[in-house]
Amino acid sequence: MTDELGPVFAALADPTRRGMIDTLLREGSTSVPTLTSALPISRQAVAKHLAALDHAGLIERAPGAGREVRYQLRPGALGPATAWLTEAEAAWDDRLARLKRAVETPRRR
Amino acid sequence: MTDELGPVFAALADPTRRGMIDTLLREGSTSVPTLTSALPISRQAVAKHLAALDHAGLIERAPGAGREVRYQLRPGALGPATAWLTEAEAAWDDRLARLKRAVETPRRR
DNA sequence: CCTTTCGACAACGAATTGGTTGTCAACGAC
DNA sequence: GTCGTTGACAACCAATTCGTTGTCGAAAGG
Repeated sequence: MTDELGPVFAALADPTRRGMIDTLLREGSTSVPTLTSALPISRQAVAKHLAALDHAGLIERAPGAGREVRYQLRPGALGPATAWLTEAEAAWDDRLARLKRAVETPRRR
Repeated sequence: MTDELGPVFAALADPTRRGMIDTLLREGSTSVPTLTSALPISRQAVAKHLAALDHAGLIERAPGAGREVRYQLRPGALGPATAWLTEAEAAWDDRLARLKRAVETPRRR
């Protein structure tokens, strides 16, 4: 089991990168210069964040106009992380429900 | 908007901590010595991981037998993270579906 | 042609992370 | 009582992270 969830959660841990994903969801695709003009960080820092998202498999590069490189979301990339989370949450609630039921069950006499 | 998702995703990024959550889901509650005997890391390292999970709000301390401190899952703590992920995934797929539809729609003539 | 812009790479610094060892007081077990 | 265990703290170390600046070549744009 190679850890594929780790990089995804690590990428999602940074608010700047979650913001980038948000703009990707709104705009569809973006580029380093566009993000740089909208963020208070340097062009190189933006490129690093995009590299982190790429490394996590969340986005992919696409050829743009001229020499510009555009980035877009990679379909289905969020699947494993969502699956783990929802599964854990289900087991979580299930355990709590069972505990609650056990407490409320009148003791046998 | 204080970043509450960040610590949660950061806590989930570490496979050791995800493993701890798994055992919590199986066992219901655990303690530092128990985890230490099941993991190849030191008692102090285990305590640090539990502190990270606690800081993220995922687990809580509970009094145990004697001087032992037990840890258990905190109900609903996974909610915000799951909400963000599923919401993002929904918008993701929605965007892809719209794109696909736009491509397949015959051009008006 | 000249200047700007973009992408890529490197180096650096401060902070954080994930692990270690060591020490200590307090509590249980015997 | 004594000994082993537990929790809490600190110091330390190596690696990583998130930001910076600097440099460079190549491609647009005037």
